[in-house]
Amino acid sequence: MASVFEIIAEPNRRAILGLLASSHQSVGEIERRLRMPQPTVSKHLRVLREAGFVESTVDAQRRLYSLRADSLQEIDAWLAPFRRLWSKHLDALERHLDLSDPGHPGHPGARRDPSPPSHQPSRRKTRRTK
Amino acid sequence: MASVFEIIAEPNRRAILGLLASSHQSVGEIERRLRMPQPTVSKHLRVLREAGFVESTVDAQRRLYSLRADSLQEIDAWLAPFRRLWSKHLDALERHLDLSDPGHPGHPGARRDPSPPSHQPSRRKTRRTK
DNA sequence: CTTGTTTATGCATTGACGGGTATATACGTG
DNA sequence: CACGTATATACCCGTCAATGCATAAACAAG
Repeated sequence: MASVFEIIAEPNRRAILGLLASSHQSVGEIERRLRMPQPTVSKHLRVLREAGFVESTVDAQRRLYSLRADSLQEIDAWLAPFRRLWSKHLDALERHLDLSDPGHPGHPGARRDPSPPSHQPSRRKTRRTK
Repeated sequence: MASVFEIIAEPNRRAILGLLASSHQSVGEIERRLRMPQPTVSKHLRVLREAGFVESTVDAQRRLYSLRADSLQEIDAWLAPFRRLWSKHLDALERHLDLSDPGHPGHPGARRDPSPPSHQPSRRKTRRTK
């Protein structure tokens, strides 16, 4: 289980990560919420832990698992070269939206998936001083 | 081969995507550049094509493969909820860089080796359960 | 110490994926 | 038509990861 990408290829693991994104949880909580057998949860948590995605703190018999902040940055970094491929598409789309929709969403046509234009996280120095 | 994440879990496929990120290539080009046997290339291209990552145009016997712009947005979208987890780390880092490097409009290289301060969780020993 | 709870681990099984080899298909050229 | 090139596909096989089941290990409480 080498690469970061193989780790997140597993749907259950992504579910666990998504759950831990909001708040740290115990194994039993994850087991209940995701409706998966406990050994499965523990095994996936082991993979995630050894890959550095999560860390656990001990609370009596419980283990509280929490997300490690920097774990997914590698994927984000790998994605970077490809961003400019769709950025111009998005720019055009956003420009279009800005022009034709000054008040409220609700566009006729032109929707495909529920992925709203998720901006880069507030990127200071957006694009100036080239 | 269902999910987007399983597609990019394969190193060879990521290599092909990386190659196509710069410019579209024929199968033979990919074969030569990545030093992998031709059936392997074709099979991976098939997976990528059926998943919507690449598209091919016919040029005589050649097939020119090119990257589809929107294919990787799903990953980017999935990554979004986790960004705020490391964004504050990055903010601190960038603030530090801004202080230590004044007068330069753009950071050269930006981040390359992300070793943010390890967040040591407080060893709290909660009991009082049940 | 015994019991109940919570989590981890050690099996065996299964199924999917990637690699390799050979071959088929399509196209251009002589 | 025959031939070489370029790409796709079919088949077999080894490997590895995910699952289910059973059980161990750690801990609290009575």
